[in-house]
Amino acid sequence: MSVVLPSSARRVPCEQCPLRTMAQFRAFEPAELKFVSSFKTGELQAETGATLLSEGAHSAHLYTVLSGWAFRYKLLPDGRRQILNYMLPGDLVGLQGSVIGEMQHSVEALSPLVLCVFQRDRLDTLFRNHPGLGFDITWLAAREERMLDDHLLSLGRRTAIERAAYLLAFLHQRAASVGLSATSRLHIPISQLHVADTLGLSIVHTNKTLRKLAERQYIRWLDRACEVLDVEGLMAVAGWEGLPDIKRPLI
Amino acid sequence: MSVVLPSSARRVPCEQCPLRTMAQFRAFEPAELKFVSSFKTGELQAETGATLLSEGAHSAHLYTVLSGWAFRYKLLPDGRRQILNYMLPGDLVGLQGSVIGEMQHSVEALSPLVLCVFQRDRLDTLFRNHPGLGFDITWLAAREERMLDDHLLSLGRRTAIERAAYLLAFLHQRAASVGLSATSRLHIPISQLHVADTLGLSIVHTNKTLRKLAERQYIRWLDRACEVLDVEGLMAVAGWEGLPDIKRPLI
DNA sequence: CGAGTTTTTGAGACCAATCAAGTCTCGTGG
DNA sequence: CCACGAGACTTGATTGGTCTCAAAAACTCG
Repeated sequence: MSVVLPSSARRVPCEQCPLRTMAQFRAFEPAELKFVSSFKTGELQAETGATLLSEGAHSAHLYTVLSGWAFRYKLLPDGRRQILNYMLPGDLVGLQGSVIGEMQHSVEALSPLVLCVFQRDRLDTLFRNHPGLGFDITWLAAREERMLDDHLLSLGRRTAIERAAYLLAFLHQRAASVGLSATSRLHIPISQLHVADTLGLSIVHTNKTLRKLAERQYIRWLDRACEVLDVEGLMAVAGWEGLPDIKRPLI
Repeated sequence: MSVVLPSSARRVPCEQCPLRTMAQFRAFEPAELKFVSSFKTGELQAETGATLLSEGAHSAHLYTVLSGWAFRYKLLPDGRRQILNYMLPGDLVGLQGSVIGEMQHSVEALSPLVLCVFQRDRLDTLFRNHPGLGFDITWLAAREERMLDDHLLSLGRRTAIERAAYLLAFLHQRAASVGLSATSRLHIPISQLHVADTLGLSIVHTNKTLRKLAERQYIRWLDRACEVLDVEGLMAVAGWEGLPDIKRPLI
């Protein structure tokens, strides 16, 4: 298993953050931006497959994804794995650990990853001096809760093909919302094993299910990646409305 | 479908809140307590089966459960229902709606319910003037996220009997932690249909699964209620460690 | 008492898991 | 340059867990 690289020198100043200019994100007060800039202590790079945070660890850090994909998961004692959600640029990583204490899930990089590193012990200063940012963190926690609600609905009440369609439409939409489709054709960097462990299905059945979606021309499966050809089609199969298009905060 | 009763006169002053004396909850600064007291505008009583909040509604309120049980759920377009989580005394209700805007799930009372009603539009004042309380709300959101993570693991990777054992152990522990077992024998006020819609199983298979747990003397099923006889046994079946025993905030 | 839930049980169908190979690609080392 | 092993994806056969259909029994409430 590959390891996280040591924290490298700071590269991107918050004032010139490439994410902050995107329409998707809420504008900041100058004072807030200045604080966030001081809140950030550096950047961390991780390669594909690196474990960023481990279940049970206490020394959790707080990060925001600057670029790349990651996912978080839990294991059962006998090794069965459940992927809980995915992280894309602009998403907070490690909030549960920072707020409550112990991490109860692990986080792994799905692609080369760059993270902004924050000083967890200054979180109280953030809440004290910048209530707007405190509210933003709550907002992001509520957003995560919503995504989990959707996943729960999917695992509990959707059939295999509906679940698969939902997941791929969901990931496609999230990626598109942070501009990942603008540059080139959007490829979701997951293997079928990731899909299986997200949907609660076996790898074999996942393969047969994805195959059906591919036959209908909704997706195309590449090696360790998925290309969505018809989001509308996927959403129709899943009976999913899509994510609400709301401006969101970026810490 | 029964309806929520009109907001009644205030009964319990926050300074004499029966929950606040429990060891489970974190102590408050006097100033915080005073603010919360002014933040609370009254109480709301709901009868069993009443819908407190509806998916899609914008005029969501913010509540804390004072006594009783509730649950939140989502529906698929064709009516399939997934129960997402349960609410017990001390739990916030309607945070997603208050923070983000639109509710994307509904909330229904499982038993006669008393709620503290808060002024949603003073939430920003709370964050501005009482950063500790702002942090507490984030803490509670992170806690909910954790519970959802556990449920997701359950739906995705546990077998039917493991899921059932996990759910009942989980609910038993939560109820015990807010003192519901102290008075009398603890009865979880849910029907097998609720269990089915929580576990993502059919009602028929749920019945057969619960029957197995009852045969092993882990639970006893009463009419529309479950009595847990052996939590340890349930936890062993589920391979579940139990909830961490941490002091938590009470808004 | 009668109507409507809730719980129970059985039978058959179907969806998804497991078992078992087999192909491809890629990277490594002889 | 080729042999080899590890991952990732495919495919078919078989098994088994869960669903649906159907109906009845138990219980609640008005």
